[in-house]
Amino acid sequence: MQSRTQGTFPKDPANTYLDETSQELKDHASTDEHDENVRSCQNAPNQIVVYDPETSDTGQALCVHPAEHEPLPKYAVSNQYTKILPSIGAFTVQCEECLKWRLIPTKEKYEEIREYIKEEPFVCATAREWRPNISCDDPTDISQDGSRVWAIDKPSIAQPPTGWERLVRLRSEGGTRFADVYYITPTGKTLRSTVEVENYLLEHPEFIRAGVTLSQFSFQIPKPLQKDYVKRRSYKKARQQDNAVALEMLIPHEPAEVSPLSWAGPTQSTDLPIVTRPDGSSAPCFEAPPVSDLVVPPPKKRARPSKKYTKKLRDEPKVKEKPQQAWDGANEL
DNA sequence: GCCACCGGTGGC
DNA sequence: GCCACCGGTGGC
Repeated sequence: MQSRTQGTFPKDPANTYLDETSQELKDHASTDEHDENVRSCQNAPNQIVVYDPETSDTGQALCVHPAEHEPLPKYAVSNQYTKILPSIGAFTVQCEECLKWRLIPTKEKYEEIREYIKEEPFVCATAREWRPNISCDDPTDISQDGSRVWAIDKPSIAQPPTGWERLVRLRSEGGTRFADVYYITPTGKTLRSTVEVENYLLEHPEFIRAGVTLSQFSFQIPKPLQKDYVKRRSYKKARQQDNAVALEMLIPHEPAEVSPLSWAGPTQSTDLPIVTRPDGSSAPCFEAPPVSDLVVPPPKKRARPSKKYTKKLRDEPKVKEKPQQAWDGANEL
């Protein structure tokens, strides 16, 4: 069983960003640095960034009291595997008004904000739910300083059904994919695709009766801002991708259209603590994301079933046009 | 034997 | 070209 690591802040004394009063940030960052931090965020409106606490074994507390905020995490170690993998370190959202980043205390709160961010844009005042005194006048909680991997998350992803958990697992750098999304059922089963969710629900109609629908599931993964995080498939494709990225960087989209979320994890495949002032010589250093990178297409309605599963489902009640029809409907996005 | 992680690719 | 999907497999 995988560890449930997301949702609370880990302990990491090396981090200097997460601090309710921001005093620590002030102590560690010069005015110039802070200004730079703010500037770097101003190119990335309305994002959510995530960090993953690997030390949390419960991680399910809903709102962490402000006083319980812990420093940002160091690199996480992947469960029982000896191989060290990146993992989400924290959750943060960008204020629509001041463009500063505000850390979100739990994954659950983050998922709630993410689901409705288009309808209810995040502002610093929103964070008063867990930080009563926060305002746009406070320094940013975190900045894109090159010490972490940043990735764009998708907006409007439904919160998982009650009792279910949505896991995002980062893959190691240089792989063919950036991350995987899994859903953990209330019974502990791991589902890794819409098809598997579909079949699980067919096999467990009690969830359907309880109102669980396919529209509550999304396997969309965030995109890393570090564009070479994922291995290219071929030289030709790599060139094509480079061109595409460059083009996007040169043609920003309208910020008004942007309501993306983003997510960050550490950059290095080590268990080194997060460096708040990287010299940039060894670790990849990231600039502020181009505005265009923050434009996230609306989530696809659903994945198409594979032929294999479609065939398998033929023995089930015929649902050719909309295989999920049995339980889909009211919650259709 | 289990399963987390990864690569490959069919299909859009 | 992208990505949803799933089979393979190495570490445990």
